[in-house]
Order: sequence, then C-alpha cells, then structure tokens
Amino acid sequence: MKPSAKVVASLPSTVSAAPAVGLKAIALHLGLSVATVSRVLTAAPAAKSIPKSTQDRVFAAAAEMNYRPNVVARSLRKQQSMTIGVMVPEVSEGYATLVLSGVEERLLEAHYFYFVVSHHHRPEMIEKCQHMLLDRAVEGLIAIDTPLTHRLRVPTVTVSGHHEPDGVTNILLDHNRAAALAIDHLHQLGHTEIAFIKGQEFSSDTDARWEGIQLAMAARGLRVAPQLVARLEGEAPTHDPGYAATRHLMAAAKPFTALFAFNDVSAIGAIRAFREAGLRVPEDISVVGFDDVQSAAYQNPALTTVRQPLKHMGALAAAQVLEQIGAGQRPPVQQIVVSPELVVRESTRSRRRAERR
Amino acid sequence: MKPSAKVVASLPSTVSAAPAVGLKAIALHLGLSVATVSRVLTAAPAAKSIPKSTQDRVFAAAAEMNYRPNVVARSLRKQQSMTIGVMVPEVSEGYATLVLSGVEERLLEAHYFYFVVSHHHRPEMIEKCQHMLLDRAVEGLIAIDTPLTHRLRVPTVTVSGHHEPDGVTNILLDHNRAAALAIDHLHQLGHTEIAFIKGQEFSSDTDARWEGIQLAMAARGLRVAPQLVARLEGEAPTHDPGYAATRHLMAAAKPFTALFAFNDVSAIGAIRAFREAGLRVPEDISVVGFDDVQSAAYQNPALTTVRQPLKHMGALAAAQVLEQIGAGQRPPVQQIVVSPELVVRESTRSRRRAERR
DNA sequence: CGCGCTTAGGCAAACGATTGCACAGAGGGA
DNA sequence: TCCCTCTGTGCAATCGTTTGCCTAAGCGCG
Repeated sequence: MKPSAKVVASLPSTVSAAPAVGLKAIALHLGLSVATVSRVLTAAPAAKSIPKSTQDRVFAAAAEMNYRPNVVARSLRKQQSMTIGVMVPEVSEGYATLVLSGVEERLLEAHYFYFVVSHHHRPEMIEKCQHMLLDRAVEGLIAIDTPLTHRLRVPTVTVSGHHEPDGVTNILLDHNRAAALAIDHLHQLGHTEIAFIKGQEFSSDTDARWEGIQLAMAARGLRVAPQLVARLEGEAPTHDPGYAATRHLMAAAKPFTALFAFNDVSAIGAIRAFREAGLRVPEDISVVGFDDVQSAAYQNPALTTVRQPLKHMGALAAAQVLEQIGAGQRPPVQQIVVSPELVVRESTRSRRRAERR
Repeated sequence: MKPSAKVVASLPSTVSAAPAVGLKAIALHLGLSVATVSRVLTAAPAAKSIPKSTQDRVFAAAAEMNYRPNVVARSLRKQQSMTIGVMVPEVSEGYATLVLSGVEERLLEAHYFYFVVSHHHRPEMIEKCQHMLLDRAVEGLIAIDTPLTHRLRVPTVTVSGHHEPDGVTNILLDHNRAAALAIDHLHQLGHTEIAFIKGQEFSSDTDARWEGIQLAMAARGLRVAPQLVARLEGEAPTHDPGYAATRHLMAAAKPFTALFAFNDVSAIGAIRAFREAGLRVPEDISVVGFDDVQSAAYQNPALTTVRQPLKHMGALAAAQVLEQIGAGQRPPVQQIVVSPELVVRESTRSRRRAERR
C-alpha cells in the first residue's frame, strides 16, 4: 500500500470524476470510525487522546485518497456557512469593485467566501437581495453604497452608508475633511465662484458630502450660490449625468471659475461638457473630482481629485464583519472613519486674471 | 387564525431573530408530517394526490410563520448547491466586471448565485481557486480571461479563453473580424505605418488578437514592422503598461501615424505618452483601442475602439453553464463566437499630408 | 364479495459531517 | 484487591430537507 500512495500522489492533479471520498471511505479503509477520522482531521479537542501513530495513518490516508471535506454537510451541522453577502449597486462599476477587492482579500484570509448581488439602486431589489442572501445562510452582510432601512439578524457593515439603523457598523469617509481639502485647494488658487455637482438622491454619500461642502465654504467666508449647484440625475453609472448637470450649470447665467464634482466619473463628464462649450480645463475652469478611480490619473487633463481609500475601506468592512461574527453578542462599533487625501494633478490651476465670459 | 395571519403579514418586514421555523415547526403546527409539508411547498410530483384544502392550509401556515427553506440542508440532500464559481484576474477591473454583470443577470434568473475569486494572474492561485471553488460545491465554473490547464469535474465555460482543454466551452470574440475592422478603418484614413501594442503574455486574448492583426494587415498588403510592435509588461491592471509600451515605440526611430492598442486602458496610457511627447491625438497620430469600456467614450479625445459585447458574453457563459448542468452527459458545444463592432469616435483622423517627424 | 385503483398521507432512510456521551482496557495508588 | 483516572475509540443523535416505499381508507366494478 505504501508504494501505491506515492503513485497516486504523483499523478497529475486532475480533478477526477471519481465518486467523492468522504469520511466514511477513509474510516472503512482504515478500520476506524468516522468519528475518529473527523476528530483527527479537524484537530478537534478530543483528538488529544488519539495517539500520534493513528493520527499519522489518518492524515496519510486522507492525503492519499485525496479527501476533501464536504462543506455543505459541515455547514449544516455546524450552522455556519463561511459565507458573507455583499450588496452593491452595480458590479460593473469602479467604486464598488474597488471596495469589493478589499473585501475579497480580507475574507479569503479568513477562508470566507462571498456572494455578490447588485440591486441597481432599485428599492424593492435592495429589499429582495437581503432576503435572498439571508436565505443563502450568509453569516454577515456588507452593504456598499446601499441604504439599509432596518437591521438584520446577522452582523452587518455598510460602506459609505449614512443614517444606518442601530447595530450596524458604518465605514465612512471624513467628508468634512474631504470638502475642506478640495475647497482649500481651489480657494488658494484664487477661486471664489465655485460650482458644485451634488450626487444622486439615492447615493448614500450625497448628503454628508454636501454638508461638508457647505461647512467648508462657510468657514472660509465663501458663499455657495444656488444657481451654481446642480444635481446628478438618473441611475446610469456613466458619465452622462455629469455631462448633463454641467450643461445645466452653464445654462444658468452665473459665471464660475471652478467646479467640484460629486465623483470622478461626473467630473469627466463635466470636462467634456466644458470642452464642447469651448472652455478649456484647467485654463478657463478648474475641475476637482472625487474618489480617485483608476482612470482619473489618465484623463486628459489628469484629474485633480479627492482620494478615498476604497480598497482599504472594503478590507475594514470585511474585518468588522468577521470580528462581529466571532464576537457573539458584544455590541459592534458604530462607525469607523477614514481620511481622504487630495491628489493634485492637472485639472486645476490658479484663476486667470482675465475674467471669463 | 385567519385574522392573525393578516396581522403578521402586515407587520414591518423586519427580519426577526426568532428561532428559525423549519418544516418541522409547520408540520407540528398543522398536525401533518414534514414529508407532506415538504411535498406541498416544493410542488413535488407526489403533491398531486394531496387535496387542495390541505395544500392551502400548508401554504397559509408557511406564509404566516414566515417559513424560509434552509438551502444548506436542501443542497446537502439534493446534491446541488445552486452556486457556480467565477474566476477572474481581478475584481476591480473593467473588463472582468462587465462580463460579470452579464453572468450575474443570467444566473439570478435561474436562482443561481456565484462565488467570485480573483487570482491576479498568479498560476498557483489559478490552480488553488479551482480547488477552493470545487470544495465549495459549485456546480459549474466560469473562467474569465483565465487560462485553464485541465478539465474539471463540473461544467466549465471560459470567456476569452484559448486553447482550452476538451470539454470546456469557450465564449470568444471573432478576433479576425475585430482586427479587420480596425485596420480597415485606419487604412481607409490613409494610415500605412501602424504601430501595435500586444497584450501581456498571460492574457488569453493576446495571441488570437495578434494573429487577427497579422492576417488583416497581410490581406491589405500592409506590412507590420517589427520595430513598431510593443508588448504590455507587468500585471497591474492600470494604464501604466500602455504608457510604457508607447514610450518604447517612440524610442525606436521608426515613424508611424497610427497605433492600435491591445485594449482601451492601454490606449489611454498611450495617448498620455504621446501628449507628453508633444504629439496630438488625433491630429498627429491616430489611436484605436479595444473593448469599449465605460470611460472610452469620455476620454479626451473620445476613443475610437473595437467594442466587445462583454456583458452579453457573460450572459452567454452563464447560459451555457446552466445548460450543461441541466444537460447531464450530453457533450457541450466547443465554442461560441461573438462579433465585435467598430465604434468610431475622436481619436482617429485621416493621415495628415505633412509627414510627422 | 373480492379485487384493484385512487386518494391522502406517514415512516424512515438518506445527504456527510460534528460531537456529547459511553465504554473498555491499562495503569496506578490506597 | 478495589477504585479511579487516563487512553483510545466507537455509537448514535443531530443539522433540515427530500423522497422511495408503505399503509389504509374509500370507491367502483365485475
């Protein structure tokens, strides 16, 4: 039997179609009971009293027979699925996927997997996915840019949620600081007539960001003119809403020399709108984005933007969920605030002496 | 009992922490056996002989007690997890996530969920994820831009895989046609000195795309100059490799008036490199990308590119996997070819009469 | 009246692991 | 010698469903 073990082990690692070996097969092969085999392989406390020699036999057989535990059976018995659920507006969009990559990295370390489901901001879908995920026995939930209306029976963490129900942990950006960074930058460049693009109503960051802006403007003695405020409309995660909002701003007959957009994607849409109107960025108008998505650095002009540590926020969310799953009833932390960073590139420049228009 | 059902149903849909009701609870409540309840709720064939009145009682009780089947137990018993595994290079990147959105949409319709795991192109990770996913009892696998070395014991579909082992279905683009579209476009604009950026070695599309290009060039009597061919290096899913490759091309002292990049991301990096070198796109040089990612349309200049129907390809992949899961041993189709589309925007223009350089 | 079919539903064995409890033999101390 | 404590292992229940097979009453029909 010993040589054959060698042979089997050195076969190409093709996953064979053989009739899956379970504990039973090993036990039979070894003349032991499934209980013993299970205890050895899972290093259960009761395995302490099992002699090394037996353990070695078990391990050898498991390796030789290429035993793989059946996670479904294990989940059923232990009542834990080693799975968490992630809700995102859209899997094909830059913000959520960056967060997701942080989530994934952290979860994999803990041998957890995750289900993703995207709800496209449709409220009934947001509700429905929670049920689908819970039905799938997820042990925890991470909601990325997704408003939650009630708490759930599993540990829940939101990323950039606001006004969350009690008991859910929220990972969020320091929006006041973010606004301060951007406004300071523009102000120092001499801009005082600054236009803004607010986020869509459904985006959970919209309000906090806007408040931060108002605070920052007021603190510097600047005024935000109502005519210089536009709002993204429409659900599409494309540049179009930013483009449209900017056309709107230009239509109002109030001049401005800088624009602070809700995110990079809308900033890019804005730049296009300006360009089509014959305005150059940054010569005629400065534009600041938000998020620092991958492509921000490669725009023409490269985008000045407020960076969110999205991947890190994802990792934090995963860590929190895992922590709460492990912690039992210990109450979760309410929120974790991370810091933004200003990345100055090419889309901002000091205000020209010659007034535009 | 009737009125109370109403009341329960109209309570806020908070997911309570009550001790999950199972078939047993319903059976007990109704004085039936779990078998009967199960048969009714799952509309099993044997339910035909159960009178409507009983069925109604069961449905009512299930609704009232808010019964949710335990999918883990069901999976164990039926030996099907209703889950498929998806392998991607990177969740935070535009190509894979677009495909993923198609996969998700199609799977959700069939009440399937999916696990994603990203392998960052690391071969040992590619191997490992397959095992992790199979250990998780996935019923099928979708590999996006991920080379597979051996077939697996579950139905497998690749998206843009090439040279796949027997038995796996491959969803791929017609690369010959793609190249023909791009080259024709450039040729018609008068370009004959065309530079190329090939994909990374690990990218499964690299070879097919390159062959298509060579064919298309030859068919039009054009020559691809070895000095005008660069290759993306490095794993980062960013614009940097395209930028670097383009610097390389410019360093070789052979003039060219057009560039066909491996994908949009590298095309955008290329445009930046040109711009830094004082070359304008498209006035001095035309650039064609590939993929038509979200941001291609919003570049400055907007990118002319070959569109892949990525979302559709994802949906096809999901449909194929489901089909094969349902089909039993019927042999799967070998490949499904989809058509590219040329999207002409601003980054290409007819060759200037005045030669550059 | 006897037979067979339909109706209505229950029993119990899976699925594959985990785990509390039991038990048998060895060894040691009083 | 008796009792007690370790060792080393096995039995069987359990997780919540599904499903093959069984029973038992009712009914129609020859």
